[in-house]
Amino acid sequence: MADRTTLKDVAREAGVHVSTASRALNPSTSSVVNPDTVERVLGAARRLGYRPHPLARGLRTNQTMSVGVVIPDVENPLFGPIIAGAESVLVEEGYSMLIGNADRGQSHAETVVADMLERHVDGLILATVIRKDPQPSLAAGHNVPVVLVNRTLDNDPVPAILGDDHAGIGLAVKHLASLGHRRIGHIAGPSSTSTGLARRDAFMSWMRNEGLEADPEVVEEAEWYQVEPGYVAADALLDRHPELTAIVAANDLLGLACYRAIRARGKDVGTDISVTGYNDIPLLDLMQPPLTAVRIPYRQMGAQAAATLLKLMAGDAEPPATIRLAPSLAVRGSTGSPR
Amino acid sequence: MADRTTLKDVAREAGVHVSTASRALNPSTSSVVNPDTVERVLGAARRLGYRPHPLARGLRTNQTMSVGVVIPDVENPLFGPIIAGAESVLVEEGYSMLIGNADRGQSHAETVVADMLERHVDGLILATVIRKDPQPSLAAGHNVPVVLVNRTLDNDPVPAILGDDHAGIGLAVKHLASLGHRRIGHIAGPSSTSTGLARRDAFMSWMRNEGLEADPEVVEEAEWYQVEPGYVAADALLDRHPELTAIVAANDLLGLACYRAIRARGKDVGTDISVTGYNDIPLLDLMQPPLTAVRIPYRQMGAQAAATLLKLMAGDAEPPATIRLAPSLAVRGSTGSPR
DNA sequence: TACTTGGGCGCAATCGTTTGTAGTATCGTT
DNA sequence: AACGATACTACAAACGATTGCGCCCAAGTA
Repeated sequence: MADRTTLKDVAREAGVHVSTASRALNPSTSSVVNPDTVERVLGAARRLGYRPHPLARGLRTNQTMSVGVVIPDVENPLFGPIIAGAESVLVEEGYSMLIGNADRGQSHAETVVADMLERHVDGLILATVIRKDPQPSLAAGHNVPVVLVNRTLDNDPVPAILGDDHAGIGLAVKHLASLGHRRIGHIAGPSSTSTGLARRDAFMSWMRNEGLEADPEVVEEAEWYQVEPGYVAADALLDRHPELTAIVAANDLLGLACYRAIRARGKDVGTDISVTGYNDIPLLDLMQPPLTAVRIPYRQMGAQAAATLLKLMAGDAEPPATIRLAPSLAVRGSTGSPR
Repeated sequence: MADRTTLKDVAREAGVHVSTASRALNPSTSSVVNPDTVERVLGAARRLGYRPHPLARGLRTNQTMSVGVVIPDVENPLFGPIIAGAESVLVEEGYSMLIGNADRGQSHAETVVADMLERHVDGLILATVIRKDPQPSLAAGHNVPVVLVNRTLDNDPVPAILGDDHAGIGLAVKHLASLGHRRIGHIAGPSSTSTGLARRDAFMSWMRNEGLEADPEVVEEAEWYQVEPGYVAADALLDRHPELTAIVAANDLLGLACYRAIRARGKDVGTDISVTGYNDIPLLDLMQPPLTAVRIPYRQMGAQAAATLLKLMAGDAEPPATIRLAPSLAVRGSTGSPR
């Protein structure tokens, strides 16, 4: 019921041809039609509550006014803010957001992207890429602009919005150093991810920068960004280096895993051994003790990605740049001066 | 580049008219065309990698093969699983998911819904309704089926997929009673939400059921489902009833808030006073002590909502039913026998 | 043989827009 | 008064599919 009012209705109401109505309604072509007529059409449109049919328009203009957002795992709290940030800017420009969940592995992610391309999304935001990934070129084949978020490719000229891992680790290391820590260890993320590598490198670099010993021995890699692998790594690290007074973890969960390893040795988190996390996921402030963590502006990251994508879709052929957003440090109870 | 192969191309390749090709490709009409021809067309389509243009199809059939999902706050970890669950079943049927974030208040939620209707979504999943809400009728005006999820209306015949609050609170109360607790309190959610009310009622009912005293005095309402209001409520409750040995909280954050109030009194969580949460959000197992919580199958909730919506969109005029999914209990360290 | 029946297919309209082109006033110019 | 230029506006063809209708031809019946 309540049959959609079409452009034809507006045209009839305004006493003009539908093509004239179309031009009058479109800001970029309304200059070619008589101002009085424009007024009349606009009035009619308003009176009838006219809304253009997105499908019809899309069919003609080859635009769907929608962008696809592909997420490796919707259930990861990290991606909520990214989605929210992107949505908030896309919605302003009249775009809708198709979200795809690629939680069934890498090949699944590719079919998700393929589906979206088939639906003629005008652009893509990918949070799923691994270091060598065919998806962006897949999209390029369809002339669909792509922006990467959170992770990036090894060396492809695809615009990406990332957290500044170097700066972030710097915040943690400098914070610990300023508290007086000199023996600091690192629980690294898996080296198959760009973040795992970058944070490890940053750690070494900042340690040297602070005049501290940067022995590769004080770094232990967790097999995955989860608590269990983190515990294994922390355990090994503390076995090898019982003299450590602080640990910089590449991820919040890895940081929390350190709690367990530290307590298993009868030591106290924050007083005997300080710990920092990375990402600042929710609820960290309710931990015992609350976990000091590097905070990434994920919401802003999503917004920035959307803004960049909008530019690309508008045809701005600016050189694809990688933007690194500045992190901050949420200081809490898990860090303190060494005994 | 790589110009999309259209139905016309397939028809030419197969040596038939485009209308015949269309019928051959469509399972529901392929019976009227010669099996040999169908085979030929299918072959041509496969060879050319034909994919129907969703916009063109939608324009003609008035279907977009997309459903809108409106969420009050994407950043709430609760909604990740709901989205994931819905997506997993929708994607099977070829539907895409448009997600809308209504984090700027109720009126914003309405414009989000309006936007989606304008885009001609084939159905809507709403997680945003308040007890009296105009959105469903708005959608009904456009003949768009709606399914509610997580929350429901006061008394409108709209299908809804909910957690079974009565059963959930029952799990918590029975668990505590079986541990030997007899003086149990309740931190209720705001009575402006359907869940706040339902859980409070369920608490009273189960207490009586267990033969325990169900004094309205042992219930304290938190102003909102957050830690701070929860702390205020827990504080008041423990002031009034220092004899309580257990607290059932209407929400995980309220449960965690109890930790603080309990410790502020020099007591110990899990031994002196047991606490249960509700929802089972991530990371609860890393708390000190880990929070025992009623677990809602949110992912299944999303999946169920999508399945119901699919039925409605298919025209199954089954009586709109409210489905309540059975919760379970994740028993952890925050509950134990009373001293 | 003529006539009906119906299976299989093509024709063309349609969905609601956008947009290239052609047409028609109106105006100023000579 | 006749002309071209200017400024609007209408016409119609797309976009890529679906679908009611009618045509054609082969098979079945009398």
